[in-house]
Amino acid sequence: MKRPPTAADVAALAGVSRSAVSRTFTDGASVSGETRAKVMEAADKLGYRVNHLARSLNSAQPSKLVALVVSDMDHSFRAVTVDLLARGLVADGYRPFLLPWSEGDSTKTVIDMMLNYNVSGAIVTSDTPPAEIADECARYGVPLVLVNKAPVGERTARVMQDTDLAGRLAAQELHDIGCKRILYAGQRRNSFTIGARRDAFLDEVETLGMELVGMAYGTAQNHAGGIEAAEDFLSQGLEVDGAHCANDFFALGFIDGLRRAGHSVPDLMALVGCDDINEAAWPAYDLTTLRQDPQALTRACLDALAERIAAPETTGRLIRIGVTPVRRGSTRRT
Amino acid sequence: MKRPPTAADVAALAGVSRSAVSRTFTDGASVSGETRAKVMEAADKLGYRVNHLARSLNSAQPSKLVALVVSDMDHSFRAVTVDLLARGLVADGYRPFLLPWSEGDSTKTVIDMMLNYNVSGAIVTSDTPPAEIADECARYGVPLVLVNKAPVGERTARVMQDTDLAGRLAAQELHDIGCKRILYAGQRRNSFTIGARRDAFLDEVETLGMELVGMAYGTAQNHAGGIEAAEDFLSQGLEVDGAHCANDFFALGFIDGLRRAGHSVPDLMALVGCDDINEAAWPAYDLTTLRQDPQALTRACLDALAERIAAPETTGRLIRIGVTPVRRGSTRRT
DNA sequence: ATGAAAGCGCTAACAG
DNA sequence: CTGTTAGCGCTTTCAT
Repeated sequence: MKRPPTAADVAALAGVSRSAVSRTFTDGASVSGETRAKVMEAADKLGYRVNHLARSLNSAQPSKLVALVVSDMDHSFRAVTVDLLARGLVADGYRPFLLPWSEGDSTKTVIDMMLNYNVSGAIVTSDTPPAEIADECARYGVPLVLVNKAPVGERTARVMQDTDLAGRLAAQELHDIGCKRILYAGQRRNSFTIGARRDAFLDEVETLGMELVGMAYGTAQNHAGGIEAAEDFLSQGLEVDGAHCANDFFALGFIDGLRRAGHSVPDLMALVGCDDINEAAWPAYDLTTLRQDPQALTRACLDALAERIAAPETTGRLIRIGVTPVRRGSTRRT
Repeated sequence: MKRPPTAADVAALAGVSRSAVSRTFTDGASVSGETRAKVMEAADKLGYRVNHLARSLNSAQPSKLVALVVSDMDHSFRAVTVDLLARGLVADGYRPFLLPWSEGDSTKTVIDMMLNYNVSGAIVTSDTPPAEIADECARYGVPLVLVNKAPVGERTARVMQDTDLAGRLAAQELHDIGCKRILYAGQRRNSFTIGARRDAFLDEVETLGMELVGMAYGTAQNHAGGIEAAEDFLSQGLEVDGAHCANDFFALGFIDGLRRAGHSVPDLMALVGCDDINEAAWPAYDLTTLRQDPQALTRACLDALAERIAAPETTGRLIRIGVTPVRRGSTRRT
């Protein structure tokens, strides 16, 4: 196993200078067609590739590395988002660096990695927001995009769901089919996006003249949490005809929890989730929900990142991603 | 926004040489406690971090970058695996580079990225195997680990499910509850792991004296494919009492497809999936399946990678990951 | 244990 | 358009 060929090797074989080689592989540099051809041939023969690590050492050229800080990858909506983000970054010429982070992890590791490899930017998408990460990024001037997270600092861009719209749409969907007595089900611990959506929902419920009959809680905003919330709801002996759940996973668990007790949706109550994960469309659930387009989310992140990188000193924008109702069986009039 | 501090800045502030700074941050270098203290203080004050890009330029130190080539991230089992792999790599001191690849993409992009950043290794986990990637890696001496893929070249390590065991266990689960007339349902197009599992299953069905009554097909090995297979099955008018599906997602779709036609599992037939994705345990499905431990898979990958990196010239191992049956409602005697 | 000096592979500013 | 020269930030001999 020999070490990879360098520009010098190529230059020697092609009978030109190192610079000629460098220029051949630099966009918009001036090389004659003849030299270029000679270089390309030699490069091809040797299997030469530009070493981007060395290239980015020249402070002019930025590193092209972008950190993708992610938690809760088991959440399929998150997985889809990460996949799209990675593809988008690659398409834009960046190299995504996957930095998993979960509650309890030291933020130091993540920060060190970003700084050690002087990334040209970072996208942070995790529910439980380690504010320190954002703080450090700001401190070291790393362009930062936060997804569905509370604002941190002046110069970070944020991309988030239009939670106000989503909350109100959820209420309207229920109102449209004649619901009057409403339940909200979610996780007990407050979460930024979900909390904002809940507040908008509750507000709109009142505005539309429906009655908020109660709340039901689960531990986490996942399937298990939904089951807990169903049990919580049933134990309260409330009478409701419509409900909104924190997100789709939670809603599916809620349905399963009700089902386990012999009830069914929409017979017992109409139900609206949020996100439109793949599973929501499965016949076993057929859940009405609010679609948040992962493509749009991704696009917004990439645009915001590009903007941050281009003008790191400016104040970061907040981009809101719209949602559209997807009507399915869980809100079908019976 | 000033450029990040360099070792020279730290050296100047601490009143020592650059080398002293370098040594302070190099494991196992000889520095006096006093110098180290001075350096650390200065570094801290300046917010200095070693630039790993520059470090790895010194060919002695390898780059620590590892490519994670992934397709089908929407598949939640894959997402979990990727998450674990990324965490494992980080824990082992590597930096995972996320390279999404999907059918139809040019392999050149992926290969270029790996080579441009001279990664110290790569883990490829995607169903549809771009053999070229493996070939190029071999050509350039990049240590490679393939997950659930056909062998490519002598020097690549492979980690895969013990498909023979899995196929036989699936058959045994059905046999144990008294099934006699068996159906296999999967995607039409052959896939490496799934095909091997199917063959073992069919073989064991025969060995155990059960009868293979028929096959049902769907386009892809996902939920939609399962629904198609259910329709395919129903249209054939077969009578069966037990079935095995290509994987869990497919099995859930199969259940939904049957359900849509008014049938239910296990009343119509007992059903065994494979993987044990989270959704398999949801009450709406309660699917008996074969658990493939993502932790074990991850561990094996990391070990294999370490081995590859340490001894790139040796012949790659094949590590088989065992499976364990998880019995749930879909194979409950009725 | 420490500093000086060389060099990793590359690009860019400079002459020609 | 081309070659020469000087660095990017770091580690590593080599003397001391």
